[in-house]
Amino acid sequence: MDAPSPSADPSPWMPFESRRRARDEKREAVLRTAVQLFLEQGYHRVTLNDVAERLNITKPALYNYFRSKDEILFECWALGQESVDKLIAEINKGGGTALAKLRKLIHAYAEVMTTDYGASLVRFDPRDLTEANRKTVRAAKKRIDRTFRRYLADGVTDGSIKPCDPKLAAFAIAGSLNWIGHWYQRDRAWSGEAVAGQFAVQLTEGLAASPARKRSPVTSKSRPAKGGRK
Amino acid sequence: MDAPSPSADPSPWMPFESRRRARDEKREAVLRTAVQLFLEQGYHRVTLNDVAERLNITKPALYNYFRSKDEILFECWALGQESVDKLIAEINKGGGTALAKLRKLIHAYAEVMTTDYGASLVRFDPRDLTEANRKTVRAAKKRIDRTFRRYLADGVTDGSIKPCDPKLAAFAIAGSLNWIGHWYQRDRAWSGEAVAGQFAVQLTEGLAASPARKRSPVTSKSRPAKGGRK
Amino acid sequence: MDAPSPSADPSPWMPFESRRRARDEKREAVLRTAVQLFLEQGYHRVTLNDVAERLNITKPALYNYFRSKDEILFECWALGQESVDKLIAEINKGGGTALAKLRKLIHAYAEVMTTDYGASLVRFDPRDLTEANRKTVRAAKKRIDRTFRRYLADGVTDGSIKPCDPKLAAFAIAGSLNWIGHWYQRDRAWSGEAVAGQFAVQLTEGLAASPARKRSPVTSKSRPAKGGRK
Amino acid sequence: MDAPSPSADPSPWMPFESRRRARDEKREAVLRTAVQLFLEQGYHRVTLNDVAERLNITKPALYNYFRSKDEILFECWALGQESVDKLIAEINKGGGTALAKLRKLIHAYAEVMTTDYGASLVRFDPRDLTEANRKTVRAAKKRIDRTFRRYLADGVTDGSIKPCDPKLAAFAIAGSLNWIGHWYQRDRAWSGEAVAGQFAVQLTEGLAASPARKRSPVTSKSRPAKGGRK
DNA sequence: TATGAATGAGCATTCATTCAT
DNA sequence: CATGAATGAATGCTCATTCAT
Repeated sequence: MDAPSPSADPSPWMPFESRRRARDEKREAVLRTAVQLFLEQGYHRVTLNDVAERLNITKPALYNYFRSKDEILFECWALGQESVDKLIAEINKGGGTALAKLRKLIHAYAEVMTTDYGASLVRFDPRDLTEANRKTVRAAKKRIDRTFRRYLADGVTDGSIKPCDPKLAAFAIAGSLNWIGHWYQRDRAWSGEAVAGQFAVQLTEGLAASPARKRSPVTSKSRPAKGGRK
Repeated sequence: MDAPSPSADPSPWMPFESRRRARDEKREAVLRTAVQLFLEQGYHRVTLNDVAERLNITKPALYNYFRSKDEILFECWALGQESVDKLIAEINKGGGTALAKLRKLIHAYAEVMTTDYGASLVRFDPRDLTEANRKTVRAAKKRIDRTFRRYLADGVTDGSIKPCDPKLAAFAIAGSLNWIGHWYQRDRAWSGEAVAGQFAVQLTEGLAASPARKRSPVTSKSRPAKGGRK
Repeated sequence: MDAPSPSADPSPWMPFESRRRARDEKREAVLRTAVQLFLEQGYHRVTLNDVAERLNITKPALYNYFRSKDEILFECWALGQESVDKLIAEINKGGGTALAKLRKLIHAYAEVMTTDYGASLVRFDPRDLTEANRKTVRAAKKRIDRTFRRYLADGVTDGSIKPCDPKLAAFAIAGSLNWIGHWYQRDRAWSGEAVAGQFAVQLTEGLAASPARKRSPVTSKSRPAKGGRK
Repeated sequence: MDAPSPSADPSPWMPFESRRRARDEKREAVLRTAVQLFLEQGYHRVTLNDVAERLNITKPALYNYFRSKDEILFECWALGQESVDKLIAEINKGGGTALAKLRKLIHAYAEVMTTDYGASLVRFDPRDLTEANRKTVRAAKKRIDRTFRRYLADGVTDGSIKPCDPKLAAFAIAGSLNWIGHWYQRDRAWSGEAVAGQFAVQLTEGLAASPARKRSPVTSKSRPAKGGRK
């Protein structure tokens, strides 16, 4: 790793490939440390010295991997966003009613929110980014929002969801989920999976169009064996 | 309410204007300006100069009314909290089932969230405050949280609300509501009242114990042993 | 009531008290308070607010009596200097050998040093004054210094004092005396008079021209009229 | 010694000069500059900018070597104190009568007082330091004071010094010496060594117990019951 | 005479960023 | 690659002083 141990320092001229890998690993280590500190103390209260110190390197060394503090912030955010994008893509690929998809989305999104990178999606302030990156963030947020709204609208159309205002409903659901990123850090009474399961049920309970459906497909899906507290 | 338009919100220091207003009015004017700027740009990006400039005074003049920047922040927060405390007190005084109370709480709280001071309750970072004030904030947040949970637990007891984990349900509801403070600023498609009305319905839709339904599929899943108030 | 001894040093602005006192009395009260604070905390750490507060008035009110903070400082100094000037004049008017005069000077000067205004002569920094006042201070210091040197030189001439470098001897004596202004505040084991008596003896012990004289006529003469121990 | 002339005291940051000097040298250079400025103009009138400017660096660069302005002040003081501690240790190690030791102490101490760091011992105001450092200063001052008193008391015991109140005598001697720190800066008519020599003689002239004299007129006057240490 | 309010000037300190080594 | 050193820009806060009332 980045430890200065002499034995771990075989040759300054490692093969190109492994050097690149080492570099990426260090980049990740920086992000891991940074995201933790940013969440713990808040972006503005964390100095690059704090980050460097925790990594046993010096401040300017960080500039080998990132061009600026806000780029670090952005990359943290990007890692979280990546998870969300992947998860949306996956759900979109899959089948099921709009309600089923929504449940999956809620479940997966909630779980992301219990991770550091996930929390950074809602805990970081885009105004700390450059205009360019801020635009990227805005676009991504819009994407997520549209996904929620689409599922809701589709659900109303395909009859799996009771008529409602998709925009407001999306806000309500997203709000519940995003809020996880704020309270989960300090209150780890449940596993991320458990929270996700609960929210998937709870947030869609009021949405399901009752008359048409007897069985709830999600119930059987919510992996009770895995993260459940038994 | 506090319209963002500067012309609609004249500073008591408007040059060549009556400077005779009461001290408290000026204090309030500072807070009004500060809360707007803090929400617009974020506490750390707003300098006291920015605040002063918008009020047509100079930076040190602010120190006639507040002892420090973080005290301004705290007072903004306190005004929002005051609204919430009042609203909770009122609802507690009134009657009705726990579900009815919860609906009222959601409605009123949602509406507060659409105001500047209300939004500051969830948009400001308590870590920017002194330890003493931070403690006050923490206590207040706890108070709100407990109120939500109590209504939920009481509802389960009095039969107006379906069995659920009050803690998680409270998080879900509070999340939806708190999130309003984040998106409402930029998206004023609805009036605060309209949002409140919608949320009051939507967030309780899934909670109401429908007398028709005897078995609740969720019940078996909601860990009755863990977080339940018994 | 933050005043150390309100009854002993009553402010002429004591609320609900007669506010009709003469202007000069108030001026003096300001100086009395100021000199205490300046000595206690140091000129730069004392704000005019501190001074005003202790007098139960407001900061700008001070400007009715003084034009600036450094003028207050200067006036404090001036009061001390006045004492010294008077005392020198008196001694000069009197008779006796140079050694006798020197003893009188030491005695009187030492006693002044144990007072607040006296201490301000050596505890205040002339660089805090305006150039004009600083010049006055410099002149006065020179005057004092010359007096010491003259007595010493005269003593060498008239045979009452052993040959010595008057300049250095003056520095030595003045140093001992001035230093009183630094330690006496905190260490009031002796009365000012007692200190003065001791120093008058001690500082001249090594100076008296021993061979010519068996008994020291000054000893019995030392201040028969003034601060005598009776 | 440390001449004020800039050419005689080159900054390690002299532009286009060797910047290779060791960190400690730079630290010292800061202190050298700072102590001069502090003595010249007074601590409160010297800004860190002034210090930095004279060193051809910028203000924040100072923070590479010191954590705060008052730390610089303290380190200046500490260097002076170090000299004094060393000198006391040396004298304590040596032999001789108490009077001889006292003379050595006076001589050495006087010489220290003619240096910048020495003068800072008596010209700087401990109230400008943090509480922790202030405590250190107080302790050191006490140490010096006790040394003077001890030599005096021992001298009285071993017969080398005439009976006297050690506390007051110590004050008188220390006052003369400390005062050097105030006047020597501006009046360099003598070398430090010359001053020291003169003072060593002058200040002990009156103390030596002349074997010829049996009765000491002072004895009856010096209240042996009051301040005496035994 | 006294004051509340305001201000201008100043200062220590922080920190992201750069650069020579 | 890594670092020690340096910096520019910024910012919160203080305080003597002024002024309208």
